[in-house]
Amino acid sequence: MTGEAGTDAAAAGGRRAADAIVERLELRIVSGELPDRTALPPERALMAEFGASRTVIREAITALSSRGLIENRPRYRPIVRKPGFDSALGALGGIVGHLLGETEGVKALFDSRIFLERALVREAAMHARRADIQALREALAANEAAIPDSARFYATDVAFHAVLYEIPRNPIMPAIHRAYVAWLAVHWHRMLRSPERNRVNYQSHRTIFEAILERDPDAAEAALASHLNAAWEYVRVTFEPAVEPMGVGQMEAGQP
Amino acid sequence: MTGEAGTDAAAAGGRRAADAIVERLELRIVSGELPDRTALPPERALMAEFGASRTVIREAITALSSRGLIENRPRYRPIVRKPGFDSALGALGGIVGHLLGETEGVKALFDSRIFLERALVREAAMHARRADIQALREALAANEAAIPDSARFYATDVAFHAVLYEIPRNPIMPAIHRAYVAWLAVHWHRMLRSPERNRVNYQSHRTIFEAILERDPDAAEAALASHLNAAWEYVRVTFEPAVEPMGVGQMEAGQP
DNA sequence: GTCGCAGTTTTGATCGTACCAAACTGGCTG
DNA sequence: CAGCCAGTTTGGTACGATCAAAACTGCGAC
Repeated sequence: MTGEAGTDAAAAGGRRAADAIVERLELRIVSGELPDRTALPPERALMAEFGASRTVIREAITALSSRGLIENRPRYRPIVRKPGFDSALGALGGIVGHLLGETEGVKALFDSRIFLERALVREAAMHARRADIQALREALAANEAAIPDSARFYATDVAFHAVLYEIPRNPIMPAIHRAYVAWLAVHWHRMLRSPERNRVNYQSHRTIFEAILERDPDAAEAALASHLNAAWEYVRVTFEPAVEPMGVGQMEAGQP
Repeated sequence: MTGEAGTDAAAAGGRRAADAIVERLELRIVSGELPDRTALPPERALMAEFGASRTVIREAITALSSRGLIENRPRYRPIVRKPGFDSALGALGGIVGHLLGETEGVKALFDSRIFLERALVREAAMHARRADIQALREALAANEAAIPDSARFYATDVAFHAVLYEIPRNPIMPAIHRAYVAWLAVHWHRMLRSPERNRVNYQSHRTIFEAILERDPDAAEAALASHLNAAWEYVRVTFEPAVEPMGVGQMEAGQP
């Protein structure tokens, strides 16, 4: 069993003993033999069951853990967790995190978000249902009410954008949104914020909403692009430690 | 996001000894002390260096590996690999793979691709440069030439779509495409293929290309949606083991 | 009966050692 | 210099032991 195509992320070239264990445990989990939320058998039991040493069992468990199939808190029994898109994208965020601090990967990531949301508002303008419109309206109202309170504004800002991700009725979209938000949340405390900036952002949201109401995809897309491109300026500074944007005063980028 | 947004794949609650090693090695890698492409020190050396047992060192190494920071082929020294969006999305694919076989996560994933590519062709129709158009033209020609050879057709099909992902000039986009392709590649051997089907797909590509040429985003988007929605029918069957689509004969979904 | 607490058992985390096989190294030979 | 071979390095796996925290048990108090 030397030459094999590893299923692992970092394309492995061979097959270790643990891989077989991983595979068998995988099967048990997806087959429902090990239901979600239940604890894995003790390591020593697995060891007897698979006829492998604990070394291998542990390796298999950590592998499963890193693949998101089990949750492995330090001193507790591993918990079976069927992965959703959330956990998958969460792992992605963890990895992407490394290439953020250095390259312009940050910009690329933010641009990808702009690109996606442009498509989302276009979709919304064309296919939003009554319930979606209502949800947007409510999110917008909450957003307006929260202008004086930057923390609450941030939350309602996130919520407003979240509605956009709900509209395609694809569970991946909200998961992507949560991944973006989780990423930005790390840097939020470094972003400048102020009621004035909140008001600007609220107005942007309002413009987007109205374009959606009027079923005007182009206007919606343009408004969103403008909104997020402006937000980028406030995100960028959090990644450029040396730069002190003196002219900006104390403002905020509430750009979820 | 119910209670907590764990940064890790499987939100850890505590801290094991290996975590510290992981962190320190991470630092060495991102700081450039361990340059890209170089091999990690031997396990025994790390063991002495960090004052930990090999068990812990190995656990740290597998953790790094699963996070994409090092490449860990079975009997070789681990290689430092600063992660790109490729490795990140590759890991994502590994995790997502689990929720494919069972739920309609497959459909959701494919739909997300349609959604993204719709935006991509729209972008192409609006902002493609001369070089992009030329690349599309060449990819299309190669695609046409490969119609009789299904394997080669598949490759050129992938290449054609790849050009679309290049146009936004965002490194994330091609990475996403490669992730999609890697995912579909697993099931390609089960897809029905035939020169007739190839011809149909080629015609779809041609229609998309012409719409881009004419700078008609709506037409391009519509053509692409039609193309991929049709392709979905051929992808779907590979996920429904019991169904034997008798009427379809031997055809192929070359839907990269 | 239920609740709380101390003692016991289970079990994950870590360590050390050992052995094997594959990869690597360096020198020897033609 | 190419190619082969033995020695060394190094990763993969195994076994056993120890420790501390979690889980469990049983007893007594209210």
